Amino acid sequence: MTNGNLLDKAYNPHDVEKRWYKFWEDENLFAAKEESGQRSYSIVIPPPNVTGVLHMGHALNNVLQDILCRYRRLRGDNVLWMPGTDHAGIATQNVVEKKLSKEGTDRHRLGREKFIEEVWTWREKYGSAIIHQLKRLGASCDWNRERFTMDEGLSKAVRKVFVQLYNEGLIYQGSYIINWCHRCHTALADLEVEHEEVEGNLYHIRYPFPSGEGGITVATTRPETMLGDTAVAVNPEDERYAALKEISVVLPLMNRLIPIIRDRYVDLSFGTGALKVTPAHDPNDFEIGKRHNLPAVKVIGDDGKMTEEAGKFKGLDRSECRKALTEELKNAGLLEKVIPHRHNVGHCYRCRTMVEPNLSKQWFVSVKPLAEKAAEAVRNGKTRIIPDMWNKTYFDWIDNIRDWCISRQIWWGHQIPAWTCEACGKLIVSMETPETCPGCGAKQLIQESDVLDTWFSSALWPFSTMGWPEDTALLRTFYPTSVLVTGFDILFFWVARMMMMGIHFMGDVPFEDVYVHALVRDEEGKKMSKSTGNVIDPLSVIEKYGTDAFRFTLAAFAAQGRDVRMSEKRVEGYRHFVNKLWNAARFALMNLPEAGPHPEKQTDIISLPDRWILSRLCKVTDAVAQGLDAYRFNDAAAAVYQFVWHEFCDWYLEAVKPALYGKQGAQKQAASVRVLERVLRDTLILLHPFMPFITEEIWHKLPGTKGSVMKAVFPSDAPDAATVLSDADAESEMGLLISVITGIRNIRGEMNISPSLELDAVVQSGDEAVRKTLSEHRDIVTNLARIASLSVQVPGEKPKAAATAVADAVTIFIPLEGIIDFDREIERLEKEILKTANELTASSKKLSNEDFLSKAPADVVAKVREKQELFIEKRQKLQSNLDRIKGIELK
RNA sequence: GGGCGGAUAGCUCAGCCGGGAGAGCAUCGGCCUUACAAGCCGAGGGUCACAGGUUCGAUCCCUGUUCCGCCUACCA
Repeated sequence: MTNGNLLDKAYNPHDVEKRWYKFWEDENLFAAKEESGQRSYSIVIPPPNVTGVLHMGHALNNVLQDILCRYRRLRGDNVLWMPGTDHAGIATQNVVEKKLSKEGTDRHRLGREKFIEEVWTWREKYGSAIIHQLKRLGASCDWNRERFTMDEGLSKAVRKVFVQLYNEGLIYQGSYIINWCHRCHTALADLEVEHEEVEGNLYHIRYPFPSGEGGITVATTRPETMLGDTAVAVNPEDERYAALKEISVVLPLMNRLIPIIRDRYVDLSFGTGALKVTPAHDPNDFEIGKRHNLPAVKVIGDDGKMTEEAGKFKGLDRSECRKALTEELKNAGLLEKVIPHRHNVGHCYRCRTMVEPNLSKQWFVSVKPLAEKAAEAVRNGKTRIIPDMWNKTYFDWIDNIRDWCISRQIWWGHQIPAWTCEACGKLIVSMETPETCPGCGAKQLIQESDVLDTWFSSALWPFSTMGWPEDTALLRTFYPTSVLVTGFDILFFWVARMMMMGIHFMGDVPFEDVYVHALVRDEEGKKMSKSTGNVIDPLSVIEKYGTDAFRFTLAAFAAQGRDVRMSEKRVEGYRHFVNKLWNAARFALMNLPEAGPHPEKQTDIISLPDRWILSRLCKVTDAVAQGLDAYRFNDAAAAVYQFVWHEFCDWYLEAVKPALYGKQGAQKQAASVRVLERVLRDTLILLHPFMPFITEEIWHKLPGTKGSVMKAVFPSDAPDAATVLSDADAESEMGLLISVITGIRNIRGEMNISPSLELDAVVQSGDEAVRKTLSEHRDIVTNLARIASLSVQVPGEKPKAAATAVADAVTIFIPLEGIIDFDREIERLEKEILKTANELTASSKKLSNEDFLSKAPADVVAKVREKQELFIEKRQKLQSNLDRIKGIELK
């Protein structure tokens, strides 16, 4: 009769996870259809670095995407989740260079071509590590479509975009101040510089007048740059310098005459009001220099050492130079003072080295025209950013955007498709490698050695991965993508740039929604970092607690706009939930016929708990759908958690046991078997997006199911969904039983009565419907409250020496002749009365307030009135019970 | 400098359109009730950061303050 498919006593995730992941891949269940009659749903993965190993941020990011993808599949969508990695130019080059250095060589000795080969070899070996790790999370990406930003197709897209933007005048080359990292030996975009406050000094240096008498004192945090000064600037409104007759000063140590200029940029209130101008080493000075036609003298070289122009300081490292130079100034009596000064200094986001603003010839994208459209698309709702507080951040940045430096002086990346003719100097930008110079026909063409910023190729990700620039079926089916799921840390780096490129090249936004999730922090709210030593490795968590528990934890804590604080303890809690589900299934399987439930029969009598749980299932299904549709993962997770544990397990399974055991006849048993199976089956579907492994495992054990749970239909869309109906009567009747049972349990608990002691209970109610419900479901109450008998009465004579409780319109009596502890019962009732009285004062206060009565909406007033009456009645009953107990005790 | 977010039970956090303060964990008491001790039953615990304001009514809306966290910025 019962099912032979019994489960182990505890859930063991390890082999289950491996088995089902392989099954899904073998069955091709993650595959998107290029064309289908279904609704399309697509997500492109934020490509992790090839050098990356999975951290908590990836885990959260990908689990949320997987939840969405699995959910949409259950809703019947044709889902594409496009996976891949990016080539992480600087980071990868650094890693491989480190490896070479260990081997006693370096990239220059290898040469460019050999070095690139080395990187590819490295990638073959280690580059897929993170992909395997994503699989451990259960990620249901369409792996057959995995992409890499350096793939041929994607590289072609990069070249096409570069050439087109160049031809449109949106890419230009020029000498500007850029951020230079001496360690990575490359230019960086403004975004790639991280500002950090450091303790520095403000050096006050006097620049004498040519006459030798007097001078102007300037203040600087980087004294070594003075060697490249080409002017001193003061504000034209500055009265201190208004009467100044001198037109130049002598640059100390260099003995060069430099002009005194007047520029509104200079801040009157800072330092001495005089600014040294170094156009080659400061972005503002560069601008001032342009305005005043000043020469730019580069004194710090790309290698971090002082150049020829630095005179006798040539060849010194910049920090050595600072030391030597300030020493000399001091000796010359020109260093007036040095005061400590906190200020922000830029650091390379890849290697933390201090970056140097440096004049350099680079390639730039003129982003303003692109950015305007990207801003507009969010303003007019074409793309929604969720939660919307990020809109402001997005606009702040994109509305104030500056040109994007896209060239990098490294080798690993997309080499810029530009060539210079050695003969005539002509610049050729072209998709294909040119054979001859179109200008002079010469064959000596030299390709630009710089490569493009990695983000330049990532910006094309939503369409380059789908085959662009070809017109592919994939693009037609899945572009624009449905949602981008990402952390806010790359909102500018990546999201904004994808918006710009998508709109420009596809004529449409790259995604309808952008869901910005939080950062994962440690349990104290600190950012996880290797140096702090507070990182939790997601894989070790999975190893210890199972993927499903881990995933559910992430979902449950992924509230919008809030960081996720991760600790193993929390995962442990949700492992208990996984196990709870497991055991509920185990129980079900013990009670379901092997062949599955019989089909519905007219003669089946569906019981109150059956109707109730179906109604609850209906509600929780809605809640999960609403939660996921609105990216409220925590709401969805909480709803299903509450349902499974506290409704299905705590109440339904307990209430339905007698029927399942056949104690109420074959008809009720058949109905309950059917409902039990149905509810468990739907629950598995609801939980599947969160906990794919255990749900698949149970699904396969459950009689009556076939194939993968991934092919199931989300309950509310299922063809037989009509049988799961919201049922207000069932909910209120069951609610009554629950409060009566809880009342009895409360008495037992508070009175410290052993559960083994068989009690009788009497309930009295003036409401006939209430009495009817209680009588009809007497067995449920006796079972769940563990009492021997339940007598349902109209209010009348009250049992003597009884403990009492009031539940809704019911007074509960537990006769405790001989064992009642009067003091304890009096204390209990007084506590209850106090609670009720407190509620009562709150509502009385409102009802005695004229303003409330006249101004509050009628339904609110009615509600308070109703509540008031209920509390009055409850208090009366409690009070009379208390009086009786006191009377009995006195005797 | 500009901006954003947070402050709710011992801890971590929910709380949507203003109308009875919730969950999980932890704590305390009682249970080996044959799906689950990774469990079951029950209980205690909060001036919703502070000060004003709007409102009949504020955890929620407005203003200010304090304390955290983050983002951004070309004051040398």
